[in-house]
Amino acid sequence: MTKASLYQQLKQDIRQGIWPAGSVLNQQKLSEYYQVSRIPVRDALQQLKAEALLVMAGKASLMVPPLTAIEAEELYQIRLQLEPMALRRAFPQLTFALLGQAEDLLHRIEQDQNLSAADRGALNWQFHLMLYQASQCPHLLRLLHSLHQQVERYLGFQEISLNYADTSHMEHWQLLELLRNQELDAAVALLQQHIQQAGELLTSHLRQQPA
Amino acid sequence: MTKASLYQQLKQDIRQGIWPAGSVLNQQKLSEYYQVSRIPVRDALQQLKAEALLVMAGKASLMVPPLTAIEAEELYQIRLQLEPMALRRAFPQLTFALLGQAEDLLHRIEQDQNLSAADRGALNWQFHLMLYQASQCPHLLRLLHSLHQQVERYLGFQEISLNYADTSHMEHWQLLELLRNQELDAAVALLQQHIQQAGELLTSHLRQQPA
DNA sequence: TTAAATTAATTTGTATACAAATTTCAAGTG
DNA sequence: CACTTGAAATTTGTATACAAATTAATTTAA
Repeated sequence: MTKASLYQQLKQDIRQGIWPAGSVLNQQKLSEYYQVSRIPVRDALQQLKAEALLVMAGKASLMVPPLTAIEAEELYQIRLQLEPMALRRAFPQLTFALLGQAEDLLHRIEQDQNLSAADRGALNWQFHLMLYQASQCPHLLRLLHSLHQQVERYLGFQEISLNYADTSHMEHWQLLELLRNQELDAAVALLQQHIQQAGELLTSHLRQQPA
Repeated sequence: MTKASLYQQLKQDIRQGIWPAGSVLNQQKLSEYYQVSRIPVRDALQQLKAEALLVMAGKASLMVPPLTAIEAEELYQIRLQLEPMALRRAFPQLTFALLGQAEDLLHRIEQDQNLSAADRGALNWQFHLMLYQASQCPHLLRLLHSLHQQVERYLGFQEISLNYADTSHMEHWQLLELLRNQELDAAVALLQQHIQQAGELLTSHLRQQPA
């Protein structure tokens, strides 16, 4: 367990619910669990705190943030502002090679039958990222990456992905088609609808079964 | 020099050019300079890295990011997307008390004659923040705070603030007036123009005298 | 019984020492 | 002279030990 991978591992374990929302993490517990000293644990915690994947609980202790409908809605609203911007700025630099790579990802999602909700979520994000990366906007990409990590914590609900997976996947194909035809405005409109729809599905689900 | 303040101090010292853009920071140098061991230095560096106030330079070393017109433009574009959203979401919760506090800040800017560019920048941001805070959007406010810290590094140029200070200040008063009159759309339009103008002034200056 | 205050327990923060990695620089090779 | 190669120097990463702070528990007083 090296330093960078401890950060990755801890992040993954938070996503996967090993350290559930609302739980308080302490350095000793984590250092025993991961079989390292507290120093690399501190480094990882510090980074996760700065990314808001952990929040202060009291004066000195860190907590896995609770999942709330209000915050989910906020995260999707922010995505709704930034992702269209990313797509617009990426568009002039989009190549057929890149669109082809994006298409490959969609094929992989279709072919791999038994994907976990997490795996499908990761591939979906890679698809979006493939398009946005052409924007060459380091800060925007960093923010979107961070937002996506936040959102990922909310996507453990099987019900949501089952309901939405097909619609979402189809929209990805449509998005690709519009971009191939250079119909940027239509692509952006579809993307906005895509994000809004996903956000509404999630928040309505959270309001029904809070956490 | 306690832990939290080391982070604050280091951040301030980066802003003020003690560790100039492009310079590589190493832990030992910093621990000697600030008279602490490397552990709290590491904590501060880790946090600053996560906020992109430091970036990797090579495999293991950290650098104060260079200032470029391209990145400045990107930062202002992101603000242009997010700040109107913050204002819109804040608007329903805005009170006369809050608007009054915002006004107090503008008065302070006028009255304090010999403010440094940095101080004026800080007060300007406090004014914006006063309005946005009513939005009650923790993630949005966190992102805006982070973006502002990025932008602050670019505002060391006296020429810019001297040119723009008056216009900017006047627009702040207009913004306040529009909000008092419940003219949200006009206020948002003014805010957008305000940000865009500031961004263009900065980037054009950077293109003339790169860094 | 509740609330405040004090003490004990736990937990975080920091320094030092050492291991592992990276970076630098000089020597060797084509 | 450019380009590898490899060792020396520097720098980062980690463990352990101890100090400082926070959190919890217990006592005391209203």
